[in-house]
Amino acid sequence: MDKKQKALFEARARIIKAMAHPTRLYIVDELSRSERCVAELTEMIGADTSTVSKHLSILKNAGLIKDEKRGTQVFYYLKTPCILNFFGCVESVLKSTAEENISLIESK
Amino acid sequence: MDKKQKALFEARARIIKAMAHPTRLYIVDELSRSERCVAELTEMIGADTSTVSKHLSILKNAGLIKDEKRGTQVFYYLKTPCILNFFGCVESVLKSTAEENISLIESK
DNA sequence: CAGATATTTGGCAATATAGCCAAACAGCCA
DNA sequence: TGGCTGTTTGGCTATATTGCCAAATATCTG
Repeated sequence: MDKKQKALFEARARIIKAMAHPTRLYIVDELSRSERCVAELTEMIGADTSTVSKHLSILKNAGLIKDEKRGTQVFYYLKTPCILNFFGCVESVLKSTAEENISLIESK
Repeated sequence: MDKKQKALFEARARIIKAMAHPTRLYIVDELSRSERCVAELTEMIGADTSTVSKHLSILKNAGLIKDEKRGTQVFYYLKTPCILNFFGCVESVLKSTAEENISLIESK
């Protein structure tokens, strides 16, 4: 693996890593329905505001979401809706694993 | 966010987390072309065999790849090729971020 | 069985991540 | 300006991840 190729995989991993957390997945999912301000997300998630704010900045730095300030509030929204394609596949992995577990139990 | 919903996002995050590493992305990419044994991947990646083996077991536990033993070798292959859909979107995030950076520079 | 090859596991040190609290900061309004 | 609301940042501790080495395990072959 040469240097250039390595850099590409590192760049890709940074983006995926940004989504590799339940709270951040939740945020992405929620923003796919509509934009939200920090306070709204904090309420839904049930963590400290500062924690949610940090998760948002991770998603933002990865280039997945954008923000817009309106008065004292900051609204966040999805930048690249294609992210949602991730979910379909993740779901099918979950499903296939679950099915295997079931057949393991049944054939016992 | 209720308990059930939380568990679902945690399950999804576990799968995404398994891919959130450059070496593991490389492995998935490589296995999308053909199955490979540990020694082959180790050679391509240029890390310790034990390191590669651990990465493989992370992918396997997440349900993304499967293995098959043949003699002393263990061959790994993709279990859910739809994972590759991830890459398309990751690429478009990378591209859009890059374009923004360029326009930032140009409008300076 | 002994030796060789391929892979996994245990253990450890370095580094990264998560979440909370407290404090700083920003914009609004009286 | 001073206080209020909403958000971000700094700092800390607890926990998780990474990657190497050494050792264990498995399979094949003479």
